[in-house]
Amino acid sequence: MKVHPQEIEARFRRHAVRVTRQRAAIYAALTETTSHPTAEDLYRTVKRQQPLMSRNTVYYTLGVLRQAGLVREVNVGHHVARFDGNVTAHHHLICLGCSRIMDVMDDGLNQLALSHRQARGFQVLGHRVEFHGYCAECQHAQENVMKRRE
Amino acid sequence: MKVHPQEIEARFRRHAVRVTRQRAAIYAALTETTSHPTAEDLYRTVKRQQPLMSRNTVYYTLGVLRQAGLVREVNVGHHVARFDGNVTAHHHLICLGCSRIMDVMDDGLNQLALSHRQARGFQVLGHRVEFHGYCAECQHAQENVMKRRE
DNA sequence: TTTCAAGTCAGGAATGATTCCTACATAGCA
DNA sequence: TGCTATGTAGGAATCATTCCTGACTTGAAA
Ligand SMILES: [Mn+2]
Ligand SMILES: [Mn+2]
Ligand SMILES: [Zn+2]
Ligand SMILES: [Zn+2]
Repeated sequence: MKVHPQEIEARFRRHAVRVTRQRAAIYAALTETTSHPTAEDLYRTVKRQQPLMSRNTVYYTLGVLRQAGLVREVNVGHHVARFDGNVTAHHHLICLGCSRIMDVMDDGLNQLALSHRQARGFQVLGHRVEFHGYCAECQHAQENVMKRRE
Repeated sequence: MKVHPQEIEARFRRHAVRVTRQRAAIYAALTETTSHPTAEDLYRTVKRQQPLMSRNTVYYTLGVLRQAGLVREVNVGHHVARFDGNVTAHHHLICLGCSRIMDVMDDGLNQLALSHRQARGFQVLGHRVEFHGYCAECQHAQENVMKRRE
């Protein structure tokens, strides 16, 4: 969802994040998409407007924004990190075919909790639910493969 | 949980996995522990008995066993992959302090499902729940840090 | 408005988990 | 027992991420 420049600046100041052109661009790019991009994706996107942008700045900024609670990191497997500008409570559907990540908003999932016994002294601060499977497009692709084999 | 050599061999054959000394050792090490070790952990453990063991074999074998459904991969963050020899339905508590991974057995969690509407054409094959927080030991460590600061 | 220190940036080198490559060895089958 | 697909060892390569360093900004104070 598109966030206005002055709103970006306001959020940064509210979270004690210094305002710079680079950070605003990275955060804007991340909040404008629902695709949960990688650092590299963001680097390429932002580099169009700011050709001097370095990968380092993208990684560093994502780290700063994550610590400030303005950005979340979503992990698919152990490989490339994916980022999410939506920090409201939600979970994800992850496609095993194309690695697409889709949002799931569900209060029931947000409220999952463990019994005291199950937690065994563990102090639970949050949780994450991932559903794995195949998105509509990957299912169709799969069907086509099947048909070709017949 | 300790699995006998002939049982390991039986499982491998049942899953059409070729039986080799290396694979048996890797699988034995993984099923004997509840610590969700990394590939490197397993490499070091197994290398004691089989000094020629290579990292490549560990990674390759874990891949084979994973595809066969004998081993699961658990991800903490996007960094090092952790492995689990317990392939029955269960979920995890993950310590943000020491990266310890503890099992959570809970039928309720195993049966989570999405409504048709929420799934939006996505074919869900499975899901994973992670609880994040601090284990008992890391909580104590934290308290000690606090006390030292007083 | 000027000044300054803390914080940030760019670019490149370093790191480290994982994957790739290749020649040799072995499991499983006839 | 011999054949062949597959697995193994060891080392090189890859690639996302982190580290390093010196130059540049930002934000706040004088
Ligand atoms: Mn999301
Ligand atoms: Mn487990
Ligand atoms: Zn897909
Ligand atoms: Zn801990």
